[in-house]
Amino acid sequence: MPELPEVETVRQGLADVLEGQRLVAVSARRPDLRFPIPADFQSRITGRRVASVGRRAKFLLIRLDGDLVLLSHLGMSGSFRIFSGEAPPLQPHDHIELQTGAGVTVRYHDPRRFGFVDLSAAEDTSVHPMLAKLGPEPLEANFTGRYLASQLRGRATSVKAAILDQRVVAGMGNIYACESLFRAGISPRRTAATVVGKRAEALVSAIRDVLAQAIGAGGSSLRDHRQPSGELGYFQHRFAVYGCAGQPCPGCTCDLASSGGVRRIVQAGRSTFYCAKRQR
DNA sequence: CCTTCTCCCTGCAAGC
DNA sequence: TGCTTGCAGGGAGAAG
Repeated sequence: MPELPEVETVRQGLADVLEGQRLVAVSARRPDLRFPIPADFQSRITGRRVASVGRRAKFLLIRLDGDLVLLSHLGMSGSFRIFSGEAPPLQPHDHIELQTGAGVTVRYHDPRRFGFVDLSAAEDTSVHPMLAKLGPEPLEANFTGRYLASQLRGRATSVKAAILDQRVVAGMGNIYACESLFRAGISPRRTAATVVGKRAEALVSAIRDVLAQAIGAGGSSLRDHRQPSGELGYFQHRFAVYGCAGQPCPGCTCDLASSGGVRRIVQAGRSTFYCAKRQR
């Protein structure tokens, strides 16, 4: 499910119901997700008040009173749902449940269990092993064309693989990497080191634009992903290339036969979608 | 260091 | 219908 826009949507939904509230009941219904759930998870967070719900890359950071941060990553199939009042029966793969003093239930659901939770002391969160090497947030001011070009310099891999590297830019995933490259008119197969100057500026702009627009649309709902409220995101209807193999490229005015349409290739084991005519 | 490959896990769709 | 196969939004760790 989740790339940066989806995680940001989840963050907003959780912030609405958790911030300022005390966690009056906590349960972990199995001992592990991708990694073991900390043994003292329940006892350490029960009774604490949520100060804020933040995000770094694709990680949620639920800051609790008393110098403690609950870190959460949704992996491929993780989702949070919020229920006010009486919650419906637990479903398979509902792994973690939080209840607030205001009677709200928050459930973490994750069929594939590639997600995880961890606890971190607040002053150590930025050096947590999962967060320490992350690159800049793509929507913040320090993510610039000059910075991106400096990171891609000397790299022989494809630009698409490079922007999926969380050390280069934090929070990019497969969908928005494809969509960003399409918008920038850059082939995903292009050698990373050749993305310099105006090309790098164009790519940074495209990344910022597509992520901001996706957040504005409530993220993308593929498969069963929803916002925590249960509402669907709708940015998936605006994909230009992702999942559109064989369809006409929305940027080409010529017919399908002469443009070739949207192609699917595999790079570093992940599907890439692009238009070979419009992206160079 | 850089890059690619494999694996973790379940569910779904497509193909036979 | 039922089985097999491939694929899926992520990322760690090993291997080259």
